[in-house]
Amino acid sequence: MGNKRLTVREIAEIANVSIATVSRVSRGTGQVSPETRERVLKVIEEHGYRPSQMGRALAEQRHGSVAIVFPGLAGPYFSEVIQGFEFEALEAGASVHIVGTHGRAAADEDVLAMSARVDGIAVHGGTIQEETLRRLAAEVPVVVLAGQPLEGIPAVRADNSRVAELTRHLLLDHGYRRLTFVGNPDGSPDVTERWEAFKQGHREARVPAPKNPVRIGMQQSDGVIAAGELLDGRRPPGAIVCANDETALGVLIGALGRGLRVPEDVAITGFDDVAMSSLVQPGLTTIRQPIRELGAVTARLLLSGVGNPGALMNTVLTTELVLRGSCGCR
Amino acid sequence: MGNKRLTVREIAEIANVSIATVSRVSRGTGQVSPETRERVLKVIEEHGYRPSQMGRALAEQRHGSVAIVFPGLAGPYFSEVIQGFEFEALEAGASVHIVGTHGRAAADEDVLAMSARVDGIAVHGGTIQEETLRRLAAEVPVVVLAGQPLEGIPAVRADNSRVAELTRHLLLDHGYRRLTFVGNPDGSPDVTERWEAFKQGHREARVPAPKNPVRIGMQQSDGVIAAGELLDGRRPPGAIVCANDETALGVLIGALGRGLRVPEDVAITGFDDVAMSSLVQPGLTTIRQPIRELGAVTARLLLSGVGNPGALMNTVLTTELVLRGSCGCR
DNA sequence: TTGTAAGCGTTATCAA
DNA sequence: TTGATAACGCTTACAA
Repeated sequence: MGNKRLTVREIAEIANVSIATVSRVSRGTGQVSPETRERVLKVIEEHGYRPSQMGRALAEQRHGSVAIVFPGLAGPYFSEVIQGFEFEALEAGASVHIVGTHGRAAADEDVLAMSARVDGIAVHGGTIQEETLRRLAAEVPVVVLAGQPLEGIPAVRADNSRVAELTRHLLLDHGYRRLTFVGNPDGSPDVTERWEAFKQGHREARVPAPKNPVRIGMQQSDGVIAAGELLDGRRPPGAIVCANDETALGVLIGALGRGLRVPEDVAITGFDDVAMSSLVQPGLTTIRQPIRELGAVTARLLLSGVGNPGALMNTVLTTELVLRGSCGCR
Repeated sequence: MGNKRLTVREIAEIANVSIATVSRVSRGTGQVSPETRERVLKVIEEHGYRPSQMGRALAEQRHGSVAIVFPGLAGPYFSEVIQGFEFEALEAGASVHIVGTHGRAAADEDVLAMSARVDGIAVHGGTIQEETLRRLAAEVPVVVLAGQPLEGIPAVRADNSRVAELTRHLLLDHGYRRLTFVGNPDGSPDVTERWEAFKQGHREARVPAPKNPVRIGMQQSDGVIAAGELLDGRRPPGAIVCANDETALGVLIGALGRGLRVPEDVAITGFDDVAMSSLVQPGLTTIRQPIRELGAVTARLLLSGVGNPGALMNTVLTTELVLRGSCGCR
């Protein structure tokens, strides 16, 4: 392994041409006579020559790779965002660095350091501080994913306000009282907006909203734990509005595990519409956002040049209310 | 954004020293007088100078990054492997490329192309063909993660044979008959070994093993679907041994959703011991493998030089049977 | 202790 | 159509 790689110069020597010609042939640019091209191509083939990425990067002044930064990587949401992002990036010939900060103390530093190795960075909302984001944007093109645009930094996100519609549905169509919101508004812009929309929905329905959300993480296991706190108490809520499907599924599992009936004993809703949500019994009522598309649009924006005049600054993808059994429908 | 970056030469000029001195100061090598260091450091600080990764890579002849290749990224298993891997890599100053092949047709090509941009690649079992793996190893150091070592390519994996112990536990301690294995042995080396161990356990217990496994994917949603096929039939199995916790949790959710009791109506076991497994009702009996450690060990091996004499070729991490309620214990 | 200069492997501009 | 040759930004002998 690691057989010393051949360089342009060596290939040139073997093929009896100049390095310029080798370069032209290998990248298919410029004019080369058919015979020469043939000869060089053969040598390239025979020796399995691949131009060095390092040399190329330096000459072209571009890394040929982009990064996407997340708070964590667990769960189907992130996986799908990445799929959309990765697909577009590879399409454009750029490789992808994925960074999960996982609450690391040096996260902001790490992301800043990453700016020296890529042509652009997509940052998921709720991962690094605003100040860091600003400094980052001074170094490389940046796009915010699932967050607010900020001083020349464009954002791509989903329409979280639809949670208001969901909330009205629970309050008015089903007549539930005592709704609880599960999720940490300080954790990410998405959750902030969903919590706001939850309160907005209450206002529109003229029902007083709860003062505080139940602050937990975004994973299934967090939902299970929350279910314990919410459902073992004396006055469980009529409906639980979760910040995402993962936690909603956790709450659902917790509820079923306690022998409770959903939605008779408690209604549960989520956000995302991941695969599991249509498979569980009862099906999870949720808000569908185009997760893959979110990643894809972000990648395209990042790769098409962020500073461009006329570039989109605030792309909001539409969402859709999906009614299933867990809210009481059907 | 994208303010033209300063180069060593410019910093050198401003600080009134040579580029060599700037380099020495910025990387902290060689001898520099305190005053000079001070002065240069100040200029570096003031102008926010960061050495170009491209220039550095070319000069040092190393990319300063490694890659890890997975079939997919969904689920807590991958997330934790990555955390272990990423932590070690960052510790060593290398950034991490994560590649999810997601069943892409061009996956093998993509991985091969990646070899031009990194100093080493860790490949999870079941992602690319053996032939591709061999060609890859001819280009860069390679470590197989959760798979068999192959002609000079070292592997890091967990002891899957413990599934035999679990199987005996179900057959002999609990007296279940008609066990079913859920998972696709052709999908990954891990599952191959677990399926083999499942049959081995039957042999040791002198109970005939089922001829075929129920071939499904490794995600929770796959488990839910499998639950439908398995539990709606006329003769549901006494116990379902799943290839991993995710599918086991899916089966469990499917069973509970059908109003079945676990383990009374059907026992369920998994593999991994992810967070959810200890939280569900009943707790999931499973085999714990040190997932994070798996990623960390792989990274260390990759970064410490794979071809070295005396390098470990086959690291097998121990696993542990964890008995909870879903098998009938307690 | 500091500086000069030779790479590192490409791409791309001119000439020929 | 080809070939010299100058960048690209850094590290690192070797000299001073």
